[in-house]
Amino acid sequence: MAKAAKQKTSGGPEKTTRIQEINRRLILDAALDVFSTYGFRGTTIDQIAEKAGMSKPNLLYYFPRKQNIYVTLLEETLTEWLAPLADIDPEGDPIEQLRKYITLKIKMSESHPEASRLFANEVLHGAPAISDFLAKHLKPLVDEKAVVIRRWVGEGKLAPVDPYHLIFMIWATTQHYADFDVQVRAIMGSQVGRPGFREQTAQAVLSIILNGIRPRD
Amino acid sequence: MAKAAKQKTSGGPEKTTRIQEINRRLILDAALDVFSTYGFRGTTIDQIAEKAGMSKPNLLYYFPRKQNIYVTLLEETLTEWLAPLADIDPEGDPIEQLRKYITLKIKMSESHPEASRLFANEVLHGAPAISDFLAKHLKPLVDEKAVVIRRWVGEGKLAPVDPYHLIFMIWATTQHYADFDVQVRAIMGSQVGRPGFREQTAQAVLSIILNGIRPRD
DNA sequence: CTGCATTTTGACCAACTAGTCAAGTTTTTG
DNA sequence: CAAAAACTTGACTAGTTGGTCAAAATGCAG
Repeated sequence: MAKAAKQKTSGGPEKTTRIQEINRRLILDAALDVFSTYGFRGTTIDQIAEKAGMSKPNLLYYFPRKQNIYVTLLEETLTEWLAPLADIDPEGDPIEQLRKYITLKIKMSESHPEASRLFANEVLHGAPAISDFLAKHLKPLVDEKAVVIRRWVGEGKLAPVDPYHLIFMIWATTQHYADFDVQVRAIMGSQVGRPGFREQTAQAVLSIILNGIRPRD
Repeated sequence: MAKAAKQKTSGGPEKTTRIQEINRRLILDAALDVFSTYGFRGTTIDQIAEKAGMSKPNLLYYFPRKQNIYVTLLEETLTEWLAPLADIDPEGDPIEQLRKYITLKIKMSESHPEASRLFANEVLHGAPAISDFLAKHLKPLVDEKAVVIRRWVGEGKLAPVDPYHLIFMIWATTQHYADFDVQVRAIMGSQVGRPGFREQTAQAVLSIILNGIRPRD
């Protein structure tokens, strides 16, 4: 849906010029910042344009509608966000695979909190722009991994646990540190900024979840 | 800060009339619905007024600013939301107390998802309207309970775990089902509506967290 | 260098929305 | 039952914002 720029030539396969490449990236980067802070309705095109260093009509030359920027950003973000889940190896050691996954998600939460917030905000408001995407890409992937986890449980390598709720729990806990950052800071204060904070977080989360699903005899 | 209505009389202690009581409640109930769905900026006063069954100027007679409704609602909500945490009994059995707390929070997530979303949205956007409230009410309460949990760990009644991260984890997992409802539905489909779903959720969450913090020998 | 396509922008518009106001209606009170 | 207080609202305003447009500036292929 997200076409490049107006094509005044015939309807052939649209090529992207060097300038288009640069400017679209500039716009998307600026928009991520603004959208993730103020939400879709709370963001003005002017804000994005200013942050991207161009005029509003120029921005609209690349993305004719505000909605276009938003959707492009969401799909881009979500794809990247999902990669670690896809990387879970069905043949690996369950605890090890999940440890890797959780660790990676916590890292992402720290390095790209805006992306997490952009997505959280969208889902919070009923995912009007990406419910199709969720159904088409998210659900199949989760279903696939749920089968793997269920097999692990069956083989006695994990305590009996519902795969879906386990995945939700991992998402919830890891993204919490990005999405609710302000609340975490309000409570833990200066600790949050300190060097080892991410490791401490990872340690706590891993300890509870992994012990929670380790097979018991 | 949220004064009742314009007082045309002298500056005495303002009394609330019967009509004021009714209409303020009507407005707040309507506003919770709309704000939680569309966010602060995404909500118009007209929307709230229509849902509350009154004209816009009349609504503004009770809450002179849109912001007033929003803040009142947030503080009301957060207070109620925090009660179960305050109820954790320092002298009770740790696992039992936490089981009760988690169960209650999952119930609240199901019965008042709008309240959860309203709050989540506010925090997500940096809590501009309630950061004071967080510092003044949330932090002290959490600090207080953290001491209790730390003592429980010291007494060997819980596995070594950071109290703050444990509390965050409980919040994250329980509120996830309200805040990310759309995503949960996109993945689990019709299961979500089914009768026993809340119990199944509670069971999964409790199983992982409680086993995760049960003392190991 | 020339001419066409692409890119850029100032000026503008229509729709929307928070909040005002003055004039009316209803409720309360003495 | 009157008069005052409380309540209600249609009509309006000022500010904002998504998007248009025509014309100017720039880039680029031959």
